[in-house]
Amino acid sequence: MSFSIATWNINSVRLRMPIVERLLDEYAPDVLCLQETKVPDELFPEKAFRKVGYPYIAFHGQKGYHGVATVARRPIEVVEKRRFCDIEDSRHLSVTVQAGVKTILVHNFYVPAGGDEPDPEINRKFRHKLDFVAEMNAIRAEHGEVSASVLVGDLNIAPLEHDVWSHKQLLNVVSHTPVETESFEAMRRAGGWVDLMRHNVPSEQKLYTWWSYRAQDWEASNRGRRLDHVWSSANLVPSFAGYEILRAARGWDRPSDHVPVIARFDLG
DNA sequence: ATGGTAGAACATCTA
Repeated sequence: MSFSIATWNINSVRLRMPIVERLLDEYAPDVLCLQETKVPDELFPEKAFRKVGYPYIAFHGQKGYHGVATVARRPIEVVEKRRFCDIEDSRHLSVTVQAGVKTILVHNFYVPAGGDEPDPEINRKFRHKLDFVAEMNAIRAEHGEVSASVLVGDLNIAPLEHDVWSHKQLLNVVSHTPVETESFEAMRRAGGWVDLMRHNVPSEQKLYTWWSYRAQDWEASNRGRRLDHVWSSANLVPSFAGYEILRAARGWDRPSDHVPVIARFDLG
């Protein structure tokens, strides 16, 4: 059987419902993980999701900022809403879903952006980001005969040279500084996670999932970064059937600055 | 080196 999962930072789920519905209608992922929902749980637009065939909904939101939600066409069970760095921010949600013979544990993350100044001594937001990534070392790619793990989300770090439009020009820009990219890759490997978007993609190929709102013409300047990620436990790699970065969604009406990434698996 | 946009919520914070 086929299983697909999408991740998308939508920068306000309520404002973005029209294009979220477009994604679900055109691509029909089994599971959609959203970040920056910017809505408290009691105001989450559950009805709109139910109406378009996504009645299974889990959220971890708060007023105004951050917030993650995972919606699905088939049942999901909430496992955890983990708190990081002893701060009440809503930045994590894990659920399980059945896919073929396997139970998949799906982590949905929204890692702190980290502010502008890449010095943890001066900028508490950057300190928070580094601490958050360090704490993510505890999130392991649990797997067994009939279980596997997936970790998706806006991780706000572009780890490789060609995950940004200019490696040299972004070395001192938050999201691509060596202290971030090195601890990020170390954390990923320590957890046993496979970076599926780079699996079978040459390291010199540019990959972006985010284009700033501040560009006059995002498409012409194309100064993108790969901030959104899809990771899995190693035992899912043989079932991995490819993925798509929906670049066109950056040009949809009232877009998010991030685009969806959809990964597919063929599971027995 | 600077400033540019977007959203929540209604002054600023966050990104």
